[in-house]
Amino acid sequence: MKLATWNVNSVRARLERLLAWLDRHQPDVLCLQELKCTDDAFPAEPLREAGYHAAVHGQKTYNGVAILARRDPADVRRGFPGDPDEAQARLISAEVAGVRVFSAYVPNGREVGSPSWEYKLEWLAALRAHLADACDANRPLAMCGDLNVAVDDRDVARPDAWADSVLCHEAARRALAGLREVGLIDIFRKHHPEGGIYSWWDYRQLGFPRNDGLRLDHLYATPALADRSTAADVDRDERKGNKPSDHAPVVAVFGD
DNA sequence: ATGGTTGCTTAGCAA
Repeated sequence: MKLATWNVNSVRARLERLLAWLDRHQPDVLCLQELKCTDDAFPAEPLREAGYHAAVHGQKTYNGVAILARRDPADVRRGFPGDPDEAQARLISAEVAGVRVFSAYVPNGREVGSPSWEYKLEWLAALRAHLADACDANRPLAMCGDLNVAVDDRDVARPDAWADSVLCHEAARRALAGLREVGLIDIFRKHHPEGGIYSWWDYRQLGFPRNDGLRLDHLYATPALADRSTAADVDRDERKGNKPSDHAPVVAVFGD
């Protein structure tokens, strides 16, 4: 099974790139974030023609998450019990290929100390509580998405420059660690303990040409599923060229 | 350098 996650930063603005990427990489499951559109405006038909079913939790202008899959996603759930603000579409989950797959878009937090920052920490704590209930040792689960936190300094090109940011602050890292503490494994880290590989580069600072990036997009899995992973990589090439998202896709492969 | 770019929506917000 090939499982991927990608913050596309508007699914409509990225549709041609998305279709081309699916054609090249043929994932079994792709978690999307920042759709920036309602369910009605989601381009389900061209994706269906490309061979993918979609479970969508959309929102006008902001946020929005989806799961694309070769087989029709079953038991789709939008939001989660304990979600601090139901109006923000930041989490969807579905049963696909025998795995309970989550696509998550963690709040950015804007600025440390701001209301958005408090909301980010609150949202991560609520997600942790939900996953503590949802994680079952006997059932494979994958938590994928733009988690908007770099796990540690291996995941940051310039750790000093980002140290006090909402993406690296100790409180955010502790909150993200909470997701692993319920029993989830960082699949990418398993295959790249050395670090130095990123999934997001700021548009504003023109970070990509300097590879001034952070690893913010993650694939977490329950231990038995994690044991089956054979590779994980960032498709850095997708960040190149005309009109890229500011995030690159992250892909993991699992054996039987 | 409180800069810079992008997308949605239409001047301002979020990232």
